[in-house]
Amino acid sequence: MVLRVATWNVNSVTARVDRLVGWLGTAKPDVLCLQELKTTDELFPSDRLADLGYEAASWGSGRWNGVAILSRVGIADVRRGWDGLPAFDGALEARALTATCGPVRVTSVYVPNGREVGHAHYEYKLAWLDSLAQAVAEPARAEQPYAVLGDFNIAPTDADVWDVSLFADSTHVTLPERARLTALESQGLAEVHPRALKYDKAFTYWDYRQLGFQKNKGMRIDLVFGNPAFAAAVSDAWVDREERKGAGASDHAPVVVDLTM
DNA sequence: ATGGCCTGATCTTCAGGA
Repeated sequence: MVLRVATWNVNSVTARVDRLVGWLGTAKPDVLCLQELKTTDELFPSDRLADLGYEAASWGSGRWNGVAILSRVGIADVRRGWDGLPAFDGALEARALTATCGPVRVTSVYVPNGREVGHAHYEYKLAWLDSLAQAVAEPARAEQPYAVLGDFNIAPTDADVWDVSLFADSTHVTLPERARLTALESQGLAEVHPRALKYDKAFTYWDYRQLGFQKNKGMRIDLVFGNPAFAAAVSDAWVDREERKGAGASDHAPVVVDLTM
């Protein structure tokens, strides 16, 4: 069987619900991790997703953040965050949700942005990623296929931004951030590298401003890290840049991974 | 000319995004 797993930062599930429904109908993922819901669990559009055969678990908190997992192969053992999840300004944020969907276990993550190097939010981002590395230690070693996927707000290499010279001293490309991705690999996770469906870079984000998408001034910051059982099952992966086109698009495109198992 | 957008809430102005 082929199991299709995907991740997508929708930049408001409320504003994006029609596009989300349309994309589910054409891409037909079995499991979809969402980020930046920007709504509450009460207002999460569970009914419209149920009409399409998807069960959903969400952790929303209103205006900012929010993560969800959609599945049409069952959803169980849902967990919000993990022990030791850091808070920001004294509040735990809705940035990580884990669930078992059929044969796989997945964690949907929305890693803090960091705002500026040296900002308290940047230190929070690094601490948050340190706690993630601890949280994945056990599932990384498990027999069950496991992946952590979502918006990491980090470009793994200089080639993962359209022009690295514009990123001097800015977040998303710094050595401490990239070291946190290496730390995930040290725990036994391997990055799944998606194909680009156009051009040579598999960018996943393009700014709304300055015709970023049209000029392909993008970044690859939506990432997938799988344990050995997950990585061994990957038969294909790509960025669905078609979904970034047209009016009412999110500024991120979905990343799709096919598993043959 | 050194910008240009989008979202939801504090709601005609702002914070945050990356």
